[in-house]
Amino acid sequence: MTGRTAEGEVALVDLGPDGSRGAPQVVEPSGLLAAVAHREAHAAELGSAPPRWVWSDAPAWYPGLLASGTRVQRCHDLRLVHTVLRHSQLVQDKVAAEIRAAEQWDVPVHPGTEQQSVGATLFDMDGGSPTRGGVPQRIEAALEEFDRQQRAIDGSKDPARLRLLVAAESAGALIAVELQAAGIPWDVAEHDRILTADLGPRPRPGHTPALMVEVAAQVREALGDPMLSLDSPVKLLRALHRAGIDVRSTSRWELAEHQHPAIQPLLRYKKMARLLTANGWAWMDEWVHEGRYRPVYVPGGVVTGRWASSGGGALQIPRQLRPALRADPGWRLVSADVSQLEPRVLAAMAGDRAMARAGAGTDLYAGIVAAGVVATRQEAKVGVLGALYGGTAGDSGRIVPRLRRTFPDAMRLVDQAAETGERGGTVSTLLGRSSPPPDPAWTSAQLHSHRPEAGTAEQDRARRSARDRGRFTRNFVVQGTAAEWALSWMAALRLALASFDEVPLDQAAHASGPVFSRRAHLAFFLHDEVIVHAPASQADAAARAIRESADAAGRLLFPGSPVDFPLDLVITERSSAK
DNA sequence: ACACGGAGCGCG
DNA sequence: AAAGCGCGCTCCGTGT
Repeated sequence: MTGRTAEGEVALVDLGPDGSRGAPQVVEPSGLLAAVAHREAHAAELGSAPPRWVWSDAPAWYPGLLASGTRVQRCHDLRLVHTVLRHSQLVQDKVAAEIRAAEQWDVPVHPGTEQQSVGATLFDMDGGSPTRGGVPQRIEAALEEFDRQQRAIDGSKDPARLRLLVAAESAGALIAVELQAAGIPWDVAEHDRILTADLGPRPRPGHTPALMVEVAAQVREALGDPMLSLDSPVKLLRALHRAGIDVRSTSRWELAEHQHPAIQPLLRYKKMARLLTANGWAWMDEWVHEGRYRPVYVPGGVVTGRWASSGGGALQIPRQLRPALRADPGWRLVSADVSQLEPRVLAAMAGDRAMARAGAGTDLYAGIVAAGVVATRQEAKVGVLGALYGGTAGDSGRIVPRLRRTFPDAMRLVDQAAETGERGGTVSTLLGRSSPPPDPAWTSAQLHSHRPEAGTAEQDRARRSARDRGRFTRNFVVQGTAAEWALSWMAALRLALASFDEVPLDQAAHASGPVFSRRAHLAFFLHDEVIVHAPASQADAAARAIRESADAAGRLLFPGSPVDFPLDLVITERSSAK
């Protein structure tokens, strides 16, 4: 853990090798790095379970350790765990109230994380405590919170599940820091080639790339408006109307339905503008250094438990730029993504035998077609997405009832989650992460709409917002449990990779910067996809580890379930767009 | 000068 | 009308 007391000490709590409670050993500041390194090495030598370090939060402490070459195998992240426990319905009321009362730990996203540079160490923070946005800095406060959390978990309705969640969430905290430190191997020359091919050569600062200028001129010509600003939706919409194109918005899907000489160049311009502003040369200059793109990952950044990211849009890298992801010389990218993770998670959670059978191949949607529910894969996909998201209109509204007959257990699970949400209730993932309670304004609007004097407009609005919330809770249980599966997958994979031998120094992964790793390591994560950067000699072993970890995650979360989690896995030098 | 919401689009 | 979930980022336009 954590920060400085008034006297200026820094301390870390070592939970003990078996993860059980014992007297926590508080590590003194002067020996912090040495103590962590020593305990970790000691456990490795003995082959015993590694210690679990308890700290305020990983981004405050781990980058410094990592920069000094010290890795931590396990931790308990007080801040992340606090967030889980303060909402979890598994926690008994009395302790939950205590947790909720400790508001100083309720810091949703770590402010300052963006500024956390990889090279910063624990000891750089002169002049008092690190400014870690409100997370308590005193060791006593951390020990108290740790004690509360342990009591909340031990006395909960399902300690075993909550412990899994806490371990997975904390492992995610370590992985996020390690991913940032490792960075994504990024080939700026390839990135520049893609930009140049699509936009024209890099323009002088403040100028528009040549191809964009050309295409914009085509649009203005076709619309007969030589001064039109294409970047203002309002002005563009007016110009479209003047040209007789009857659209309600300027969005791509709607434009595509019209025939007019302006449409094709406009769609092309939008695509170009997006690439330039979101991932153009400016992005490259800001985010890629020494051959690595280092985004900030935010574990638990989404209410469902998914990760968010901050800085550079790590989770939104366009597939168009995937070829810029390139392994170091002599290294490989081992990329794997799970086929239809969310529906599989639903099938396993619900114990839906028929849906498990449909997913027995590698393509669950094909399995649904084979089961005779729908005629085409596209229909299967639209139907399943409608089931997960609460679709009622169009094709999905037509197909979902059929899925309800064929997969009654799976559909009952999501339908009940939706119903609970509509009533203002709380739903939980498999491991016990619970949805936030409704906004007080939401609740009061629902109550008011039931008064006899409520108008129909008020009733409609209330019903609509009830259904909105129902769709949220419907999706919450699946998206959140899928996130738990993915964390378990990565946690297992991370430990497996850590046991790989180191390759000789001259083969290490370092791009043009400092050596980061001498063995296969995680380099990217995106909800249901991982990329491992591995020495060529370890690529096959890494691929096996990825598959074995996926199997392990399935067994851990769904023991005895027939549902499997097949991967699409490729070993390449350069990531390719799908 | 800055904050903020909406539009639009990238990802799953 | 992108039908139906969750995000981040950039831009514009408005409000202060």
